[in-house]
Amino acid sequence: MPITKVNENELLDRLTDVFRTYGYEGASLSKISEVTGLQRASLYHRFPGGKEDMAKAVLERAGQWLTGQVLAPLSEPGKPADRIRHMAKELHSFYAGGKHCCLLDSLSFGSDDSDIRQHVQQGMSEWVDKLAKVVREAGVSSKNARQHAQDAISHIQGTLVVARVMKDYGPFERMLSELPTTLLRKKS
Amino acid sequence: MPITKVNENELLDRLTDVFRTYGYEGASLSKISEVTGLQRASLYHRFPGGKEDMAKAVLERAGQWLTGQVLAPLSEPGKPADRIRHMAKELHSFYAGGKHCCLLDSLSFGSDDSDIRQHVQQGMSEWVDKLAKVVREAGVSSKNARQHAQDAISHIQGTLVVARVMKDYGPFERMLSELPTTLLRKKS
DNA sequence: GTCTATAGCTTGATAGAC
DNA sequence: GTCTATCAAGCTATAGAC
Repeated sequence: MPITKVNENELLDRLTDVFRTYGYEGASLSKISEVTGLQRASLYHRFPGGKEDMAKAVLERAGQWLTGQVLAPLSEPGKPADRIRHMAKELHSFYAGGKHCCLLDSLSFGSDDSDIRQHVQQGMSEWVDKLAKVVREAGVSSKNARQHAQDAISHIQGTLVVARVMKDYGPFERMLSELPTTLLRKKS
Repeated sequence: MPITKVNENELLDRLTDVFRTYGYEGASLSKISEVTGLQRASLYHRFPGGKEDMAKAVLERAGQWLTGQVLAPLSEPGKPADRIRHMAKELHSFYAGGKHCCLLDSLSFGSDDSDIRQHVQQGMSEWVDKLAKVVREAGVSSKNARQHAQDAISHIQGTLVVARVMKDYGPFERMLSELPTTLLRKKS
């Protein structure tokens, strides 16, 4: 008999799935309970702050994943273009080829000053900063680097929206393959 | 004393606002009632199908707006680049400079086979088709035209996500100003 | 750590007066 | 066409046994 019915990682996997599919309001405790196989009270034992705690934990782990898996290749040795291609490959698996949508999108609706919204904003902000840093190191001017990073993240988000709505994963794939070019372009 | 407390247009304006801000699940009847100034029962008098009817009406009108105001300039006489610039101007006002997010995003969460989701998909599908048609007429190959249309709509959606999350409207503005170039590029 | 049971509120929707 | 009043079902959250 295991100490826990579902281990931490698997639990967070399933929570992530519910939140990104249904959004914060749409992710009811009934759905969460069903998907995780844990009863309401068990969920509250693990996340005393309730649904909000769950969403924050999910965001937290996604951020760590992004930093550790997706952005890590950007800091390794090698030609900038190669490193970005490596990142594109990691992004492809992170978003399951476009079939998984982004938590930064699904959790960014609702009241403007909610706690979750602030976490989402911080997450995207870090993403932009880290990406811009690498682009700058590849020789792009500071202002252009930040814009390229913003544009790349915009395009990632947009192709994921199109993928979700149209079930067409072409734009996402195309965007990834063009990332090295668009990110490292010298002139805007 | 007016026959109706709120006229059709204004009512749909406010409904649009609630749905795009909070998403479908987040747009509770309490919020809707508060924002529109109508009680639940009055809303059900106007929309017998309830919340789903409201969302469909909102989507319907947004689609008409897109066709009539945003895409119309694409069919007028003039150089293709000029027509696209005109469209960009209309898009700018349609999305309030990036401050309004897109219903196709906010209403595309939740169960995969919901009625609303199908309406959303149809809306985006029409948008892609109409945009691709004009790009094709401007001399871009059929396959490239469709890809450019998809990419443009992806980038619109993405910059709107970034705008919502970061409250940074730069990427949206930049994307609009680059639309003529990106849409009419001959090679992908 | 997980469960059953339940409190208390909010939800979407309806009935019927004016 | 709008309202007040109400319903059953859903929601988040908690208490307490094992």
